[in-house]
Amino acid sequence: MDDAPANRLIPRRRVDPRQDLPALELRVLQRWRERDVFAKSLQARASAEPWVFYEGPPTANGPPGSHHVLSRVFKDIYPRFKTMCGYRVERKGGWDCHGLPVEIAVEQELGIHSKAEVERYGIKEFNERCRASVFAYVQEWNRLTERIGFWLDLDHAYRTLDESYIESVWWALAEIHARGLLYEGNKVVPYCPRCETTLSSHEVALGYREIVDPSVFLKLPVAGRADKLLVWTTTPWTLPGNVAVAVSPSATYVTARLGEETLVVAEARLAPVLGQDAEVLERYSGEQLRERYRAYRGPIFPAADREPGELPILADPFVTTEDGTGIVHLAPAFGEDDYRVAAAAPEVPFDAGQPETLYNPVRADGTFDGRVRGGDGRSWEGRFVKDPELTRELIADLRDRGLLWKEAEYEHSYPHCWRCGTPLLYYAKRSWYIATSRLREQLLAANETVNWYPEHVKHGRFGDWLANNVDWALSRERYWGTPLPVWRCPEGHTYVAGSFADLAKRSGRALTDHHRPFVDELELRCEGGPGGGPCGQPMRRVAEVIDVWFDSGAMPFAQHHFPYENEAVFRERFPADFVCEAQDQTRGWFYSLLAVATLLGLAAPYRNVVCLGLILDEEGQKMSKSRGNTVEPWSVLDTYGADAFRWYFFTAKSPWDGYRFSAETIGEGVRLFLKQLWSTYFFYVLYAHAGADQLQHAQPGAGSRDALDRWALSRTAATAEFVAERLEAYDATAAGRAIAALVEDLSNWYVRRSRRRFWDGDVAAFRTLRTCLITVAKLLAPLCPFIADEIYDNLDGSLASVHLCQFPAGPRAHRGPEDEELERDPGLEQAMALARETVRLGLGARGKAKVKVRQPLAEAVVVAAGREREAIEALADTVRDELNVRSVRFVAAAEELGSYEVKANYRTLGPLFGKDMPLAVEAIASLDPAHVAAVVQRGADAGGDGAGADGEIGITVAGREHALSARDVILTLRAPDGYSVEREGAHAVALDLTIDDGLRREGYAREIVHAVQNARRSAGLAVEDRIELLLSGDSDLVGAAKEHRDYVAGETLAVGLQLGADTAAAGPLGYAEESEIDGRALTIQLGRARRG
RNA sequence: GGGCGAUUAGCUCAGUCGGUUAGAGCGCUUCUCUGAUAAGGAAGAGGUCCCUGGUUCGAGUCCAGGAUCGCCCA
Repeated sequence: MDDAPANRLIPRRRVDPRQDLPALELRVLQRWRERDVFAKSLQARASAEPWVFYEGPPTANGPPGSHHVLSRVFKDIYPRFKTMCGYRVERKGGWDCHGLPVEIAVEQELGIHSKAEVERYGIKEFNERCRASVFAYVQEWNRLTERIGFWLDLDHAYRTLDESYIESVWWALAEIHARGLLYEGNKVVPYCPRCETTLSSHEVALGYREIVDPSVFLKLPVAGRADKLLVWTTTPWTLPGNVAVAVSPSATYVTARLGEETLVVAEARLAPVLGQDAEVLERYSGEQLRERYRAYRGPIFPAADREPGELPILADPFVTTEDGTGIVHLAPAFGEDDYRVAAAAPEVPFDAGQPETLYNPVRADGTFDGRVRGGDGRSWEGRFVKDPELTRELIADLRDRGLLWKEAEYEHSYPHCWRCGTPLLYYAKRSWYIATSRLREQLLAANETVNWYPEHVKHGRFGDWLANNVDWALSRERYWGTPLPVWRCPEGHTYVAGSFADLAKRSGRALTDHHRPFVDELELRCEGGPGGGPCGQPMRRVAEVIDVWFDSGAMPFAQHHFPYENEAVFRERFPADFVCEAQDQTRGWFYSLLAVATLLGLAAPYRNVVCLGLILDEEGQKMSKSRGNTVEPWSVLDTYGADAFRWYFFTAKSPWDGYRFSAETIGEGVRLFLKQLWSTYFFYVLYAHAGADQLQHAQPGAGSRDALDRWALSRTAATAEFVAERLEAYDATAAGRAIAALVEDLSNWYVRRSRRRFWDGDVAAFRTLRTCLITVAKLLAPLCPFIADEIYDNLDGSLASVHLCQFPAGPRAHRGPEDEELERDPGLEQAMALARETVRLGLGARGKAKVKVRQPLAEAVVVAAGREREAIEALADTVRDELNVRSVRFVAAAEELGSYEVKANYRTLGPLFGKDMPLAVEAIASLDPAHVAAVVQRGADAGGDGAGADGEIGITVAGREHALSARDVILTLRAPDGYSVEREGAHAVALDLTIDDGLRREGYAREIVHAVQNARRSAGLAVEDRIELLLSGDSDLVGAAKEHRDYVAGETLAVGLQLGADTAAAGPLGYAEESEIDGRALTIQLGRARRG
């Protein structure tokens, strides 16, 4: 590392004006490693108040994509910010290790497709492969995590497969069991009868296909009457499982006669189902229908174990009248709604708490069992329920028994097994549940304590989900997962192991691996049920493993092996101040965290949740491997770098709205912001080195700051406050955009206006720009940690990294000596804005008149009065220089430049006049503008905000007189013809376009300087090189150069300047160039002067 | 089918409490400036603020309905 120079104004290193940012980032990464900066940032805050971040564990069995970069950079920015604000932010990494995706990857590796094959292969060997597979890409994840600048403790990452982690999960389950919230029940799930496995919703989504199913309309006789209910279904195979029918309680139903039949149907379905000829006899609501008919004759198919009798008619809002008949049949074993409604209805002999009471005539392999019979007594035992031939037989049987109204076809999308193509069945499976629905109120109350970003998730997607909470189906009939720690004896007694020690005591055997199959091999003796003595029978573990979401939801304590270790650590780090994931985690990790914490009686596990949107491609399509439209993160990192990637995610748009992602957009951000920042920084470094001789001996605090300096510092201070405030509110977007606006102002206003002072070695200018740049580096550090650190390190470097600095603003800011110069001066900020507005108008006037800025003009006339005039006057030098005029004159009365127009201020007058507003607008428009202008002027001159003019402007509206204040009217200038005037609102700038000989010659001199500068550049000279210069050619040009000799020589750094009227032959100076100014020839010859 | 979100210039996006003539960047055209910046500045072209209705003196903004897209669920 370079030694720090004696004076801090001189940067340590020279820099490249066109820095290759990815290469720079690799050097910064190396420096972080060498200086151990991440660890230092934690050590420096060892005793500070903690600010807690939880890492939602990704699965490392696939490579990370761009959407992972999105969540990981948002997981980084706020911890970095909070660290700089003085908090201790530990960031423990984590890996989600279990679950079906891992198993499927291994199945594919092994070329096997079913559970039977897994068991033939061996659970032990299978799980070994899973264990290896889950970390297949962990190196790439680690590499990417480091490369994008996500500071995360990967060396001590928690892993859900670790023994300590599993033990904590078991503890939680045992607690939940002890609270009486763990039970075994049924759930209707998408199920592949061929693979004999339940499919997750994600898997189901993979297998939708358009198919044509039979659809049948049944006519079911009601008990004790001739009327028949019309019932519609597209799954005739479920009819043997029918136990009830349901109607919509609020819809209107009718009894209608068609031919011989009296039929009951929803009124809305009357015409589509019965046609135009049906005669409506009666009309009533679904609720009334239920009371009126009460029951129908069933079962629909005879069964060996069901007596013919009556089955209930129920009512539930889930029934719609949009298709079918408005009356649906319920088979609780084959439909989730059916299950729920049947379970809730006392008329149905089914108790969800007693799984064996569910009537299910279909076996696990998708075939009917022996109970189902046709009308002629035949059995369909062993027939696959979706077999089209069987469907025909079922329908024929219904027809034979007079139960069929009609038969049709129905085209819809239906899920199939993505592995084998078999149509899925919705099928009731026994499963272990956690009774989260009993804690609904606690879940909702906990949610109220959370800040969601964006806010609508709280009572929208997440709140609704909680309000409609159903019990958590916890178990999976799989292999690679945390085993469900439940053991049972033949008497039905249950033991839930909450610790390894307790299990070892009971089994007499201590395991080193509690995964399957080892845990299944333990033999326990029953120590009895609740209240009963030991029954002594052998206990076996139930076969299931648990849902991986429970694993991740347990991370607040399981990552620390609480309660068996680290109690203090856990207590200190619960709850999290901040978690951040994509929106798909609302029902995933965000829910599992909240549910697990609530089940254990803890508070909400997080205080602030940032919920990111999805990444779409340029076309607005979701990125997916199958579409082939993913953007590989490394290509972005290698081309543009991590800062650019991060900058894009932070500032392109509100992150929760999702992204239209393309490499071009990232490139634009780099060019506009990072390159602009870099060139401003480069400018500083270049001239600090060029002027090192002067700066070397500058006293600290030397040089007097001018208005521009104070403006730059104030502008920077204002931005710092704003950025801190926005980052506190998890609004990286506004924070980043504010930094960009600041850099834009520094580059295109402060530096551009101050160039000469930098050439001259003005210490105050160097001090100012250095302070601003270092502050920008600190503000930018959480967003773009690489470039920020590089700038800080080179310009300051008093700490090992910018990431060890204090944030320069915010509630917990401790300003260092460097920051003391960041003084706010809001008046000056406003004044500068006015001056820049004046310049803008002046340049517009020049453009209109087609007079180049290099041509000096005599005078600019500025219309401004009162405070505005004072503000612009204080910065008149700047305005004069920017506009290249010799003087700036102010006029208050705009008549010289045109006339005023008076308009109403809708904002103030609208509430006052209401309906009469149009009349008021008319009255104001007809006021005498000169009078109004004079009144407003007096008010402004008096320094008031218009109040002083109260009552002096009167209008009559609808026969009533009203007195207006100055702020109730708006004066705008009306454009006159034939003047070079630029105006906007109440401002205007006019230019005197008269160019006399003196001005013309001065213009020539400036053109000559411009031409020489271009020649210097063409000759390849450095900016600080002194030259010998020879000018010859047109006599007017040479004459102008002679008249402004010192100016030309000074501007071009010419130590020797020769002027000749004749065009000399190429002299000894080495470089010659022919130029033309205003149609006149100029020959420029120059060469580098000897120094000293 | 239900819930949530989005829709503003060719593209990417701002738009504060409902207020006067709806903005920026990129791209395009013209002019201009330059001892840092393949930059900067000025002007121009480019708009059915998704549609319909409502509230209001006044709606891109608020309300209702609809369309399209995305997500989550069924």
